[in-house]
Amino acid sequence: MEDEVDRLVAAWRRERPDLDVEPLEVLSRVSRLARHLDRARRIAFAEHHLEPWEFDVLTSLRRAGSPYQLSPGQLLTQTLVTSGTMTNRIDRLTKKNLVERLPDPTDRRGVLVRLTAEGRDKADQSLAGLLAQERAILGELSRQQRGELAGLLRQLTAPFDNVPG
Amino acid sequence: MEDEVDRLVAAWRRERPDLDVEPLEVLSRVSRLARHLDRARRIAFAEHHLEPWEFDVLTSLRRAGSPYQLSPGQLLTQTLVTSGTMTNRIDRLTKKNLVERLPDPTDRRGVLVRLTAEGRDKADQSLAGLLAQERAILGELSRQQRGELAGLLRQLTAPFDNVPG
DNA sequence: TTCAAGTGTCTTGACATCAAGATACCTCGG
DNA sequence: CCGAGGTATCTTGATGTCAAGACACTTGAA
Repeated sequence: MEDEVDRLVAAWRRERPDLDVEPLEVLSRVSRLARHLDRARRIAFAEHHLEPWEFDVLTSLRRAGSPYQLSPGQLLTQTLVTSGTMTNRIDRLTKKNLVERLPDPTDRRGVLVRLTAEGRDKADQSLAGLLAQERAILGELSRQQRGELAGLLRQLTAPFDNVPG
Repeated sequence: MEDEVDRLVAAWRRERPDLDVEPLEVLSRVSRLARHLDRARRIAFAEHHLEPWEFDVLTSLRRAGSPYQLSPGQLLTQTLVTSGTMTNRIDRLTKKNLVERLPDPTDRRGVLVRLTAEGRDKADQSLAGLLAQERAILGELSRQQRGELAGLLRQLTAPFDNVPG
């Protein structure tokens, strides 16, 4: 089955036969698929009155384990947003009583963000929904193919996740 | 090499051993890698005073081939943004003299967006830069692995690219 | 021919994000 | 103990995106 990237690559080979556009076969698909996933997540979460960005923060805290708290800095590395964005997210989640801010007892510069009981419930409910949706999307692939895909993707993400940048 | 998704999955298996979180091995990596790629592209394009969204529009028109014009609707399916966003993008690119708007001779509702000579140059220059960066990122993988990865990703993107949605 | 439904683009208003920089605090060598 | 450099978080201002709906035009069935 052809996809939009096949058409895109064919167009470049016609227009710029001097260039080797093979990298696009992988990375354009990654970018486009991520956008499709964002859309699908937004629609699915809307049933729970939850935005994707809320899900990202709440589940990061949820999987930290009891007492469900992380510093804003730790949340940054998990969600890949800037610090200003995270400050804003925490503000809004606090207003909705899904998280609360506590002073870090070991560092007076620091803050700890903790899930409320309500926030924990939202995280648990929405995770199940997300997994159901993702299973449907991955239905195209066999178990073995999913494993191969995960392994290949890990080789690309690991360098980003393991350097200062 | 371990990545952030390995840690994320391990955390869920500890916190929610009742759930099968295997789908995250693939799709969380796709989302996170896309965010890393966005960041890297933004930095790389900044040298050419170009924003990623500008690149997306200009190159869509460039690879359409002479006379380098598409309707806003066609640009939507290529860039996966909403129509309001595309109107705004075309406005800004027009102000910078990179594209121009023409009436569609066959449909009075319609518009054609055409690349200017300057826009075409920008597209050609920045594409070469993007490919160089992407080749560096993909350096982790052998030629065969890149082929496998592209094929597996195509199976996931094709359903999105070939339905009305 | 006519008009109801469909289509393509644009407008509006709310909002999330980012980059850059400010502020307060910590750390560690001397 | 001091101070310089590093770190954690927040503030600010600009900007890009989205959802929803308005508007003009096209299409096709009667």
